[in-house]
Amino acid sequence: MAISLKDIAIALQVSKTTVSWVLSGRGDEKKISMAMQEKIKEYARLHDYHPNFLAKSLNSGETNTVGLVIPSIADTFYAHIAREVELEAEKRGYTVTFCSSEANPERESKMIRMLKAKQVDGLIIAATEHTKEELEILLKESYPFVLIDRFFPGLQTNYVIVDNESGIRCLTEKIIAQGRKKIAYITTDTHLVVIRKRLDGYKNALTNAGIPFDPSLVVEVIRSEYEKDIIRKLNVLLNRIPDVDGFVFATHYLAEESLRYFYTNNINMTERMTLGCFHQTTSTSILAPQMIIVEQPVAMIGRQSVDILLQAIKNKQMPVVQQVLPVIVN
Amino acid sequence: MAISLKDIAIALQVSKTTVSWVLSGRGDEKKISMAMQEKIKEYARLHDYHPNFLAKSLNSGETNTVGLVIPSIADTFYAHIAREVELEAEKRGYTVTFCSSEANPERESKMIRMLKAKQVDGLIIAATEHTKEELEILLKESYPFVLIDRFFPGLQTNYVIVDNESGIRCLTEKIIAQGRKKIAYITTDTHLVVIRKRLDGYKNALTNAGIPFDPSLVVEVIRSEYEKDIIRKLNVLLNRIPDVDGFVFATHYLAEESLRYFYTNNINMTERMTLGCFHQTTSTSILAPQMIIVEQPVAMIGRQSVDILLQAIKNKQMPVVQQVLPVIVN
DNA sequence: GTCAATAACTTAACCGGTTAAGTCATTGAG
DNA sequence: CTCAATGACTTAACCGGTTAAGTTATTGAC
Repeated sequence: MAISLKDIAIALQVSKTTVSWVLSGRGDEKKISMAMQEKIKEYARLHDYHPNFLAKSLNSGETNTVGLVIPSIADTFYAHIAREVELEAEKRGYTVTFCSSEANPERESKMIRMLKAKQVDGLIIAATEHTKEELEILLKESYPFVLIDRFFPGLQTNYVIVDNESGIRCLTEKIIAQGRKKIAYITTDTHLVVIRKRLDGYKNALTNAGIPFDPSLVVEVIRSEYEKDIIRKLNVLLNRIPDVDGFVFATHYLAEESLRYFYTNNINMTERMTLGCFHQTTSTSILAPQMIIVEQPVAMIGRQSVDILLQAIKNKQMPVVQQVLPVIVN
Repeated sequence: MAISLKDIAIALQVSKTTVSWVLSGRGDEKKISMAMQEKIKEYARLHDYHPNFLAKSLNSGETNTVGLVIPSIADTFYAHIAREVELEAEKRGYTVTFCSSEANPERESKMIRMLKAKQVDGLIIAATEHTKEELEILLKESYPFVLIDRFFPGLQTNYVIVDNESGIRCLTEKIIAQGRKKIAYITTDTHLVVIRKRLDGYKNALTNAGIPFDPSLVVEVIRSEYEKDIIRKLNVLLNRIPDVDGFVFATHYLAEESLRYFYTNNINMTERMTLGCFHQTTSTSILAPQMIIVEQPVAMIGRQSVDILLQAIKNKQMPVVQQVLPVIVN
């Protein structure tokens, strides 16, 4: 159905080269006569010719595509990141191919390999916990990639993350400033460095304020069944320490489910306690507008990661860029 | 960096053909000696050979990629659809390339053209209002595609949509069954057929119940600035008709912003009125668990659209498949 | 001992573009 | 009038695979 360059060449009895030059806008440069140029362009227009990017990519070695690997596109945070990445990439003439790892390391490896086979020019990856090996391979091959949201301290890779420690620290300090003393910390059982950093922020804020750290105020929710587990553990927490007066949520989905719990059980969040969360969603903004939020610069993360990646693509020897973006707490 | 089939052939002093046969698993069929097969596979393993999909696609004419064009990946509904599409496509051996049209018809056309240039095997499109022409071109070219969520009555295309009329009708009937009489209908100014169908559902429910349709209960929010506009218009509505006792929201984002408005202005939603919404989000499920929901079979939409698309890809002469999936109201 | 069948490969063309290196007729400077 | 420069193309190779159509050497049936 679709017409090829060769078809035009045959139809007009000229060489493929001439057609290629004219249709790629190098007709004048290559001194093709105006008459010939017009003839070719006219034929192309009439028969609705569009170059085949596969063929182009095959010999340029560039697909103008970047791969984005995230835990799940269904998660608002990553969906927003994806959007920013797409917008920025598009501005720079790139397309994005998304893959959701569903937080499964094998799936993630598979997706990375497949994206490489499809010859994407580079990768932006929000890695799961156990992908170190795959990333090491990428490094060895000097395949351009940028980590976002998470990073691995042992690996010299490009990354764009946010300042997790200071985010949660400032947030906790604000809660303390409101006179709260028994501040619970709700987190997950993932062993990502960034999640540990958040806990550090919480502890540091307490230390700075001279409040002793109480491990029983820390709730570690099982990630894989967080909706159910958080209910159990919040029940336990509120029974054991009924006078909790603050909550710090390490992630937005923990905040959402906690708010659901509070709302369902008629626990007045506004007066009894101060809430704080890393990252805001529509739900938390509606249901707990007073909640203190660590705002992640989502647009910046998207833009910067694309920017760094494209630089790395242009210059394979580029020294690693490691960006820790500031967060706004309010 | 990456090794090619040709490199292996040269290194082992054999023809590209032999290597190709062995590495694509047709060594036995093509009677290549075991010794040779082992030698080639060993070399490939050692040098970490992975076939270049561009080259494969170029002569097979198949990229095993489908394009997904949606208004915005940042919208939870489409993000969830995207996820289901990706999962189903992956099961069938396909990858998905997403593009957000940002509800801009020119952008959408551009994305469709670009996906075609990248030789995706087919498209799944949640079209914006004014894309009819681009779709007509696809039809003319018999390029495989499936519309989702929206469709165009004038075009004989594949589509997978849900039963919008009956969804809103049942929902409205349930609200009426709770004794509500002054039921507001909140919608947007888009002229999509599916949105009109929802209004029909509302009207039909009223008619069936013998309640006269009151146009002043219908609020048409300006889509492009809905966050602000909905506040203005809800204010007007509640002033003019203070005894409104029901709300039907045509879309989830309208419900979310309305709930924000109600919550901010301390309007008791539970006793004063019954709420109903087309599609649920995390926010609405937390903040208004009692709200009656038209549940869209998101997973089914994703799966069916992929299924139909792959069929259409295999058989270009396939008669159009038009699916109206049932919704569950509860 | 001959000849067809078969095992084990190779050659070359193709997919749809790009590009370095020709070719040939025309122009114009000396 | 000659020869180099230039205009206007063409040839052929290449990107990295696949595949139809050979090509040998060996086997074995008669």
